[in-house]
Amino acid sequence: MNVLEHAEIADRLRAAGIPVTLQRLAIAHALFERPIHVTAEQLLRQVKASVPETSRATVYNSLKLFVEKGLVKELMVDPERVVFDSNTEPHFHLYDIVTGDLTDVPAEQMSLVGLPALPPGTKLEQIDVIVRVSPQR
Amino acid sequence: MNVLEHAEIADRLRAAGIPVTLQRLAIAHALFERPIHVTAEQLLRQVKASVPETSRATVYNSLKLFVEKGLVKELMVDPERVVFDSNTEPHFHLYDIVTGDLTDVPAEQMSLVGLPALPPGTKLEQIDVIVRVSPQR
DNA sequence: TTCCATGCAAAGGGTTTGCACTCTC
DNA sequence: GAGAGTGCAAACCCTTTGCATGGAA
Repeated sequence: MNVLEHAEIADRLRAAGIPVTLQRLAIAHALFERPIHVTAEQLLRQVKASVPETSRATVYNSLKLFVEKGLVKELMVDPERVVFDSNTEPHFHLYDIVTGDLTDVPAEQMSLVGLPALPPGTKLEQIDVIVRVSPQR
Repeated sequence: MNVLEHAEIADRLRAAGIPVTLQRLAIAHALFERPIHVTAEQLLRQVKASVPETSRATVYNSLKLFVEKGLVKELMVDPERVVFDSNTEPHFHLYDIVTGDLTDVPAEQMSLVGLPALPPGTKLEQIDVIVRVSPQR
């Protein structure tokens, strides 16, 4: 990763009100270089490759922080583990329940019409749409 | 629960190809008396009240079996635990991420338009739509 | 110096597994 | 008697927590 990207990503963290540290920068870089779907464990491995002084706890702490600040979204597609999505634009997902493949659904292929009456005193946080498929036979 | 209900529920299990046992009957009764959203732990407590000789393992085994046979659906609304839905008709959910309240969205309030191109060699299993809300402030 | 971030290892909690026992056919 | 279903407790795995260390303001 080059200096320019570092600066952009650092700014993105600061803009979200997140103090920049070496580990957060490495985690953010892995997440934001391009839109990805990753588990915490995958991210830990990936980040450790460039910044070995990164612990599991820090990855979880940072992810939690990023989610709170709206930089990434949690996807609950698999009961075994949470997947983090670095694309925070509204979009739908296609998930293969056997292979674990997770991809985005092109916006023009599916849309949601209407919004349910929200319970009094609540506000909308997010709408998840997951199309689950499995290999045929 | 009365004899008639027992018979109906037993038939429902047999129709799904599930050999009937005392525990499965009690679990099925708790699930199918009316449409509900429950966790495995809640179900265990509930079933034990009527059939104390029921173990956690049996509840999990039975739920897994029921899911395979299409009698209940797994909902991944919360990373902490899986919620089982005894209403297998297609419908959407409204989930309060703070209180944990989980309700159905009336069909007339929201609908999904279009279906994405499925990856070659895969078949549609299920489409989950979860509207997440939180208490205001 | 004060506070926050981090590393490490242990704890936590939902779910699964191993194994012996029971029941059914 | 063979196979399936069950109970019990331990094992598992992802995630969180406690605590001491280190770094920044």
